[in-house]
Amino acid sequence: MTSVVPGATRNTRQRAQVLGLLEATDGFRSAQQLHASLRDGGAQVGLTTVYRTLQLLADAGEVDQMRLPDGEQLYRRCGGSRHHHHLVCRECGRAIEVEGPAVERWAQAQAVAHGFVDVDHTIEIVGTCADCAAR
Amino acid sequence: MTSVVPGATRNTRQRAQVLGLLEATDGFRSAQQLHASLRDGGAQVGLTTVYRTLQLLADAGEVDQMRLPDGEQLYRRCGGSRHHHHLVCRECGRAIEVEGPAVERWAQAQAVAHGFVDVDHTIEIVGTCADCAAR
DNA sequence: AGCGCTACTGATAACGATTGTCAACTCCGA
DNA sequence: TCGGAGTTGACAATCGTTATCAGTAGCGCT
Repeated sequence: MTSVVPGATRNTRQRAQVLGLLEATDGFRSAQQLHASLRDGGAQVGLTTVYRTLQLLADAGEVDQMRLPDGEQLYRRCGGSRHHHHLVCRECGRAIEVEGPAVERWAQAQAVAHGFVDVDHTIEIVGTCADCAAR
Repeated sequence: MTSVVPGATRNTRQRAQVLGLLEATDGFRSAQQLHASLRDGGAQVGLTTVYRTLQLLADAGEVDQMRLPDGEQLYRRCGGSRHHHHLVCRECGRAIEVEGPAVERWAQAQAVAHGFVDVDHTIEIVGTCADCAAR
């Protein structure tokens, strides 16, 4: 599997460009933002393709997803495959990966204590980063 | 302020019915589900009003909100005003309120350590409850 | 290099949840 | 009881996302 996008069988210019932009971006971005950036950068990629590629990448675990309070979906390329959560700036989308083994255990323990199975959790810390706060 | 819905100046039948249904419901429900339940129960309430009332209640902190992975917004009446999170069944919406002071501190500490201010967090534990798993 | 299969692309339409509009209605104080 | 201002609700509009489907282009094969 030497494909740019795991799960895909072909490597296309469009997929390489979407992934390339994600690699060059430090922060969560929406599909629409990514599409606009690609267009501004001269790349010829359809919005539909951006959505599809992001979905593929998300399914493959290559990008992390989160939702803004208004429901918009955001994506970000995350290096390691280790389980982690994010500290995200609500202004600029900048994200810092954080780990909290104790928190994971707490969540799991709570679920088990109430008889829940097939447990998952959503943990996100949002705030305003130092740069945006200073502005 | 003896209004049924804090923030409102008048008490209407519709608002009382929406709040009444929430009181009688143990679990997160979408606006559309609540609207359908009201209609099924014979209550004459418009969908727009359900949305507006839920928004009012949410702003007043009278109901908690959460989002499904598909982006749909869910609401639930929560008794105490203490800060808490939820253990939610992905099948039936049943929710159990959980508290984790240590987790709160961890989230806050992570944010402060990276210079973030005006910090908030989202913590939800989702799984399948014993009843739904047995079914 | 050329061929052909089929995965992929992208303009457009469709979709579903939510919000805006605005005339009609009704709660509530005077 | 009266009147006006907060509310209501059918409908239209919005917005992010997904489905369609004819055309395009990777890539294995010869």
